[in-house]
Amino acid sequence: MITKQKGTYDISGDDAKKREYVNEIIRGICEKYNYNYIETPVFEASELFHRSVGETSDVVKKETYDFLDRGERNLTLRPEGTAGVARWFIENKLYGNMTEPVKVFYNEKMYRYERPQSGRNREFTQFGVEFIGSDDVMADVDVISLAYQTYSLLGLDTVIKINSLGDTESRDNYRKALVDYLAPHIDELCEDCKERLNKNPLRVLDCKIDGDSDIIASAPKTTQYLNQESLDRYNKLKDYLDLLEIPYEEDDRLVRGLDYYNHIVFEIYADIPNVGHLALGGGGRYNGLIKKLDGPDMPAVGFAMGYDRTMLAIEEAGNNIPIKKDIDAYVMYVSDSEKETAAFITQNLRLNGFTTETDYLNKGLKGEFKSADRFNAKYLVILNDEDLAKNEVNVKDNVTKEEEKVNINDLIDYLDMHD
RNA sequence: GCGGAAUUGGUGAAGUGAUUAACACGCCGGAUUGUGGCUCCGGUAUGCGUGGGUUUGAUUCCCACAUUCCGCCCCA
Repeated sequence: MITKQKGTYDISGDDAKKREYVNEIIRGICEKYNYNYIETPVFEASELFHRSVGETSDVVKKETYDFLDRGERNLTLRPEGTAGVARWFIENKLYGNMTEPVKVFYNEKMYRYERPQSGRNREFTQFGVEFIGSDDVMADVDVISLAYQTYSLLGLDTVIKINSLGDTESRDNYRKALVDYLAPHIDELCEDCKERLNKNPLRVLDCKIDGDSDIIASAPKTTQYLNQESLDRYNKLKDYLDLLEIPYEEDDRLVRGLDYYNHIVFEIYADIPNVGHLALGGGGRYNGLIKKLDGPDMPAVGFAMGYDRTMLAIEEAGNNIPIKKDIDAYVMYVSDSEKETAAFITQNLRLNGFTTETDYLNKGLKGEFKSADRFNAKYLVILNDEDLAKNEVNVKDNVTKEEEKVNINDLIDYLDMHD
């Protein structure tokens, strides 16, 4: 038997219906905020991700699906959505005649070669938005507001953690200060953190073991190293969030894994029973990225939501996603002549807006009743030759069990009236 | 990349080195020959993740692999 590949999954049945519902929420809110839907390719030149996400990040070093195609091209399945959008923006020279910022959203499959575990797979979905062409805090607010309202519409109570990494100068100064501070304490750190100090010092702040230690608590803060411009911008963001009544927590230890972020970064958390404090998404400003990819110096900000873990959160929080499980009508027949009429009536009901099923297995009446119940049919349309001779069918309300004979030509009107 | 646990039918599962692999749900058939849902009766794994090995004999023991779940790294 051929089994599915590690870290992939099929989505069907109720799960698929729930996703359709969530997709509609996403589509609806993006429409209100005026973000346009975009699809970019699943695979891109490997170099795109290496340059954007950062050569040193583990996402690129050991988590990408890289392969050579038959033309010997180095390709990579996208591990995140921003790089593809940036490439699209640059390749189509959208900066050439930009009278308005470019606002797009995607909701697509991403791929990372990771060991699957709770809320994490190799193939996963991210919903995200990118706002390109404004360096104003108004744009940051736009993105954070959309993110917050999306979770809110999904019935999740979230907290937004925000921080500022500052511009490149601030960020570099901070990184240096942190390493200088931690180096003398290296023996007091956990094994993992000793490693992190070399590879990715900012992540020491996130350590589960040392995170609460005095050493980390009194470590330098990102905000202490912001230059005036960066600080002003950060304060302005908080003013706007207050104004819009979007709850947030400042977290000066919040740093993000991908290299391209600067200034505002944020992550969105929810407290989920049985799971704990779960990060559902995050984002930030990435002013240098488009230039780094051979485009113009173009400011941008974005957000991405981990779709699968958001579904998990909705599930665990006990939120009910409405699923349409019932059908409007089930057409029942036995004889061949009834069957022909059944085919006709079934099509006719469908074309008039009724979700309709019928029997495809020649079950006989008893089995058809069972099927109708399985489908949760509201009405049973029961045919028999005797009534058909008079151009009539039996319509049985499957809740009240009341049954009436209805002329075939009046069937649609009859169901409309009772609907 | 590292570590731990698991894998029995459509589903939930019990179980054993050797006669027909419990039980329950579901499904199918019948009692009820074209108006069901209750009840009763009967049927429903030539098989115990896949491939090897040990053995007179393996679903049970051993090895490898696959997938799932949990944790680490990493990320979100």
